[in-house]
Amino acid sequence: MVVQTGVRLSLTEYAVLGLLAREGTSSGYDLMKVAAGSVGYIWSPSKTQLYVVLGRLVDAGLATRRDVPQPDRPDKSLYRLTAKGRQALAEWLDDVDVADDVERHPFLLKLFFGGHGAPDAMVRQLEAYRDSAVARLETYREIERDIVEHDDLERHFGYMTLRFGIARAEATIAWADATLEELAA
Amino acid sequence: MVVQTGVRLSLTEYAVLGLLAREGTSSGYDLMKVAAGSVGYIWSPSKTQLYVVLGRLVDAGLATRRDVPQPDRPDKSLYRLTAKGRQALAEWLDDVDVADDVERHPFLLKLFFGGHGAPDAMVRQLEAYRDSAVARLETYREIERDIVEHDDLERHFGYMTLRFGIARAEATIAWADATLEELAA
DNA sequence: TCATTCATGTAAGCCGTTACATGATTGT
DNA sequence: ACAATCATGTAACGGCTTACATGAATGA
Repeated sequence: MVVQTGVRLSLTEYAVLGLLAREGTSSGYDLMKVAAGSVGYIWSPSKTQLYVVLGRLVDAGLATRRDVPQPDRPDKSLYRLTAKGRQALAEWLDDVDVADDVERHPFLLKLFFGGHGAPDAMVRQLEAYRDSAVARLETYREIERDIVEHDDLERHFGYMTLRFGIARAEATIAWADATLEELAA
Repeated sequence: MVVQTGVRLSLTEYAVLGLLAREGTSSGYDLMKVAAGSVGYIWSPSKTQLYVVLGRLVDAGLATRRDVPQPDRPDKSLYRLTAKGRQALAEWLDDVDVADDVERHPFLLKLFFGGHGAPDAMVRQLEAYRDSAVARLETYREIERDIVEHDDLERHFGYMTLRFGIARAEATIAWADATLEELAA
């Protein structure tokens, strides 16, 4: 049973809670780099927004800030979760909200209205989309190799997430190939 | 060759251009209903935003507005594309922008940070996600039946788009099943 | 009698982005 | 000599959402 804090946050705020949870203590600057190298393919904020969010988390009592003066380099602020912050994160992870997501996707929208464009426009569009999916899949495969080699795979949520991306990418490529074939006929 | 109008619009603006292109003439109110019954699963705006966008399209010379007074019902405005509007749409459909999309998805983010929640939280999360994918797939299948029965399938872009959704939904369900099995072990 | 359809909007606000600013230190 | 790293922010704006408002006509 998770105790209710009743806090409602934006996606980015929860993401930062999550990152802080695994990092323990970190500066905004470092969080950006950590994010780029891990959740980056699911979620990546602008640094501006990250700093804003960190400030809000402190204001809401979900994190603490400790300023660290540095002689050589610019001063920095270190953040860490409070008990309340860890609770808010757990609450979010526990909360099942079945918001059926609208696939808000420019490419799909283009395809849908494809009939109003040049006859071959959608072929080029599909090829480009297919190519980017292939490239993405390759990147995922590389990350996968790394995980399988170095990590423990038991309940490895990062790996599960990655395999979601892989499954989707493969499905996308297969669909694009079939659709291109159909357009070529 | 598509002549350049040089216009850059938001996704919603292009979507409205697309809808107007197929409708010919329509009020904002009617566009909302048309959208809900067609592109709804890819893109659905709030009515507020729709009205704002329509106004902007007129200001930009991409559509025209004609006010129609009605005795019984509230007056309405009818919109239709200008040549420039049709051109801007074609231009957009022609333009291949390879913005590799970040899968900005709450569920994935939760899964990624799953280790910081209750041990069984992700099981419930996955089940709910799987269920919603199954429900979505069923809806798609119904739409598909309708299309196959009543429409011409030659270069049917709406159908292609739908099959994308179907392919993704199926991949999602398969992945969720596998992942749930892994968590149960 | 009460909800729904028709039809359009205003006001307020959230989330997020890009552009710009600062300024020492380290690497090429 | 020039770029990149470190480190944090301000300002301005864009896109979108929710809540609220209006008011006659029709159907359960």
